[in-house]
Amino acid sequence: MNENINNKLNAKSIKPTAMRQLVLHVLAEQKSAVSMQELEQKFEKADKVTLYRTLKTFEEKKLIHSIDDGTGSIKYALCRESCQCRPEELHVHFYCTECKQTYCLNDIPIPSVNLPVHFTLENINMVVKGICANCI
Amino acid sequence: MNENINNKLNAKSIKPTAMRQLVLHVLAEQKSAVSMQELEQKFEKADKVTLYRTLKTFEEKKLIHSIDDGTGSIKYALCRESCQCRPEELHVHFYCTECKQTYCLNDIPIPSVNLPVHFTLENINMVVKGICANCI
DNA sequence: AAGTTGATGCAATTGAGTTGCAAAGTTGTT
DNA sequence: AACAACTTTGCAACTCAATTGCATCAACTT
Ligand SMILES: [Mn+2]
Ligand SMILES: [Mn+2]
Ligand SMILES: [Zn+2]
Ligand SMILES: [Zn+2]
Repeated sequence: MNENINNKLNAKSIKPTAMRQLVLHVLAEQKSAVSMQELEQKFEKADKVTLYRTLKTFEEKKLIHSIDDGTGSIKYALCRESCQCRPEELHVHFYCTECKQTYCLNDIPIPSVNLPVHFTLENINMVVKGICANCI
Repeated sequence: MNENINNKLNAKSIKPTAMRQLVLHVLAEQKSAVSMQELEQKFEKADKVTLYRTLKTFEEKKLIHSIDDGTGSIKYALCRESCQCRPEELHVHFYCTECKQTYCLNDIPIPSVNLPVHFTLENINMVVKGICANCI
C-alpha cells in the first residue's frame, strides 16, 4: 500500500499490518461515513471480527471516530490530521434520509451549550437529519 | 388510575386501556428517561412486546419522545404538555456516565446550526455526555 | 530455537428491537 | 343477545448489529 498510509498508522502508533493498511486505504477514499457492514462488502474476503477489532483499534488511537447516527449501525470516518477528539474540536454530523448517507460536516463545530450548574461535559454527539445537497 | 392520566391519553387521542394507563402512570413519575427494559422491570407481569407497542403508540401520538443516547438502548420520556416534537422545540439530552441516567434538559433548546447550502433540516439529536449534578 | 506478545479467523453468544399470529377484548349493528 | 369488525394483548420466534471465546498464526525477544 501507499507510503502515506503507513505514515498515518505510524503517526498514531498503530502497527501497520496488511489488514490495517487495507482498511485505512478504503476508509480514506470514502466521501461519507461507513458502517462495518458496508466496509466488509468492500473487501473480497474479510472477517467481520477482524474488521471490528481493527476499527476499535483505529478509534482508540484516534485515527477514526465513530458516529451513532440513530440508524442502528455505527458509522466510521477518518479523523482530521491532528484531531484529538476533544469536545471542542467535534463537528456536526448529517444523516440524509434520502440517500441514507452520513456525512461529517467537518467545518461545522458543535455549538457550545450552557449546561445546568454542576453538570460537567465530557463529550457531545450532534446529528442533524434531513436532505443533503445531492438529493435536493 | 388517576383522572389526570386519562385526560392526557384523551388529549392525544390514545384509547385509555389498562396497560396504557399503567405505563403512562409509571412514565410520569420518572425523573430521568427510561429504557424499555427498565420499564419492564417496574411492573409485576409485563409483556415486552405490549410495552414496545405501547411506547410506539405513545411516541407516534407525541405523548412521549425517544432518546438515542448512544448507550445501545433507546430511552423514553414524557413530552411537555403542548409539544409537537418539531425541530425548533427540541431540547438537549444529557447522559451521566456516572449514574448512567439520561436526563431531558427541557430548558436547554438545541442551538441552531448553519448547514451547508442546500442541506435541509428535518430533525436534530443532541446528546451531551458527562457528570450530572447529583454525581459531582 | 524457544518464549512472549499481538493479530487474525471462525464459531458462538448477546441483547435490543421487531414481526407473525392467534386469543382476548372492545365497539357498533342487527 | 348475537353477530361482525376492529383493536389490543401475549407468546414464540426471528432479525441484526455488536461482542466474546478460543485456537491459530505472525512478529518480535531472549
Ligand atoms: Mn465526523
Ligand atoms: Mn427529552
Ligand atoms: Zn442525500
Ligand atoms: Zn449522574
